[in-house]
Amino acid sequence: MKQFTKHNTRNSLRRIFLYHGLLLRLKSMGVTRVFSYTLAESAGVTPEQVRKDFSEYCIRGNRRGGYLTASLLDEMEVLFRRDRVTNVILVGMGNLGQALSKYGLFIQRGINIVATFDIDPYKQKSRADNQVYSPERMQEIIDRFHVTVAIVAVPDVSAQEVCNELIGMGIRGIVNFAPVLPRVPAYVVVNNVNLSDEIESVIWSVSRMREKQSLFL
Amino acid sequence: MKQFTKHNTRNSLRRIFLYHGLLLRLKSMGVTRVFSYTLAESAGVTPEQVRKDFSEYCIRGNRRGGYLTASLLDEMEVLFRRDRVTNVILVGMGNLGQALSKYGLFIQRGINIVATFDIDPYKQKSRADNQVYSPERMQEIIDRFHVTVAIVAVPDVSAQEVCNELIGMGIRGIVNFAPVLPRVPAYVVVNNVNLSDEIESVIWSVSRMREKQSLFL
DNA sequence: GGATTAATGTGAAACAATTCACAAAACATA
DNA sequence: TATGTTTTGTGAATTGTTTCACATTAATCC
Ligand SMILES: NC(=O)c1ccc[n+]([C@@H]2O[C@H](COP(=O)([O-])OP(=O)(O)OC[C@H]3O[C@@H](n4cnc5c(N)ncnc54)[C@H](O)[C@@H]3O)[C@@H](O)[C@H]2O)c1
Ligand SMILES: NC(=O)c1ccc[n+]([C@@H]2O[C@H](COP(=O)([O-])OP(=O)(O)OC[C@H]3O[C@@H](n4cnc5c(N)ncnc54)[C@H](O)[C@@H]3O)[C@@H](O)[C@H]2O)c1
Repeated sequence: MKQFTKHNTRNSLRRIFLYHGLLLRLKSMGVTRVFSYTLAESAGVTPEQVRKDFSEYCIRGNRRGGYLTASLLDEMEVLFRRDRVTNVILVGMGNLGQALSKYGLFIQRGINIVATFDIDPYKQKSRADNQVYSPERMQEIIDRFHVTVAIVAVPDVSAQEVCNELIGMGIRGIVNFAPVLPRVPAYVVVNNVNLSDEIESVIWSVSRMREKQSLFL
Repeated sequence: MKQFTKHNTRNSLRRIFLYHGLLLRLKSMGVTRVFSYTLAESAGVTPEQVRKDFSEYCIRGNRRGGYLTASLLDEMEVLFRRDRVTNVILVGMGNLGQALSKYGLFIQRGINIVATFDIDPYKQKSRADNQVYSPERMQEIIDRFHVTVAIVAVPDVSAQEVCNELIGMGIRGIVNFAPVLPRVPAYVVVNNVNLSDEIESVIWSVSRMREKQSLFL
């Protein structure tokens, strides 16, 4: 088991995933060799940052030669268990849940949505591409596919309850799209994604920028 | 125009939006008064952090009395131009675009999607609830509704091109869902949301946690 | 092979964010 | 009005992150 030298930070982890995505694209474009400044450029950070991040996860290149795209990807994928696909489940097949479940490129990133759930019987209709289960079958499916990560796309009022149930059934990681922060035990990882906030913060930054600008007119 | 005392940080801005969302919920639950520790609890941060954040944006409460939910919300909404609704457009009506366009609660957060666009003529069919325009009409609609912010939900290969066009038409803020970082001039704000990364980082944190745990077994 | 060049890798320095600690204010109570 | 209590607001200390500066390494070119 590889040991990381230092306490790896939340930020550097985020960026590692960013680099990974960029590398996949670069590879598909036929780029065989990258340099810290290549990645830095596409990722919008400094070259030092890229190297420091790699360093933190014990990923190393060739001095002078940069990094070979393919072997860098290999190394990252082994390191991050991306060498095999991870089964996840998705709870809440409303607007957002359906969009996520139809997204074809998750599998390229090693994310396999093995089953989706909804309490609404109307949504549980089975079509060839898209079987939506009743939550009653959740435990069975979690066990069968060794699922440890779930995506939660239910309304805010149900989110805490759904998270509690999932954790009781063995889920240890949750990506939560409801605009509440679920309370969970310390051994469970939660990532809250709030799309309204993402949009609002841009709106606000733009209006701030305009104000500042108007001072110079 | 209110001046902020210090260089406000990216993180504190994020949290301010988080607090705002939480406050809306608290208010709707009939809570009239909150304390820094109330918010801290729901936001998963320390009370000092909440107060520091407020302090940074010149939001103040009553010593001993905490904050009145309603007036705190008022203050935040005025401060963040949330007192009026902002018109935004949405480009790319695929899986994700459709989910976003159907989301009914954006308007509660002052986000009004005034028009959606797609190059696919099949998606441009007009239904009562959901008119999808051809990109040809973008300039006209941006001008008519004074739109400065756009949501981009097109495939990665089109994202840069779409961003360029939008900026040329006067857009100054972009929420980008494509897994690429568009290159934009300094006067344009971009917020990149990468849903694959969000899921992957949870998968990885869970697998790391399990490894660490297994050392103790 | 030695000099030159172009990259990485990383400790040290600078900067940023968070937590601590406590003074200042507001309210309640007598 | 004095006293005690509660909670805010914030400078100072701490902790975390990024940038800088340069030693180190590998390839290339006389
Ligand atoms: N759609 C968006 O663009 C968007 C934007 C911002 C935030 N969100 C948030 O994401 C979440 C999902 O959004 P949406 O638009 O898909 O909502 P939605 O109402 O369309 O879908 C929610 C689904 O969850 C199901 N559900 C409710 N309780 C459940 C339970 N206990 N177990 C299983 N399924 C349950 C419902 O039947 C419904 O199908 C919400 O919390 C919403 O606030 C969505
Ligand atoms: N759906 C998801 O859950 C999900 C998850 C992660 C990332 N993403 C990313 O979000 C983006 C959208 O995802 P999606 O699943 O909705 O994709 P999609 O392919 O379903 O939809 C993309 C839409 O954009 C339209 N389009 C293409 N070029 C255009 C242009 N120049 N102008 C206007 N419209 C154009 C297409 O006609 C299509 O309707 C993609 O970049 C995708 O990688 C989506």
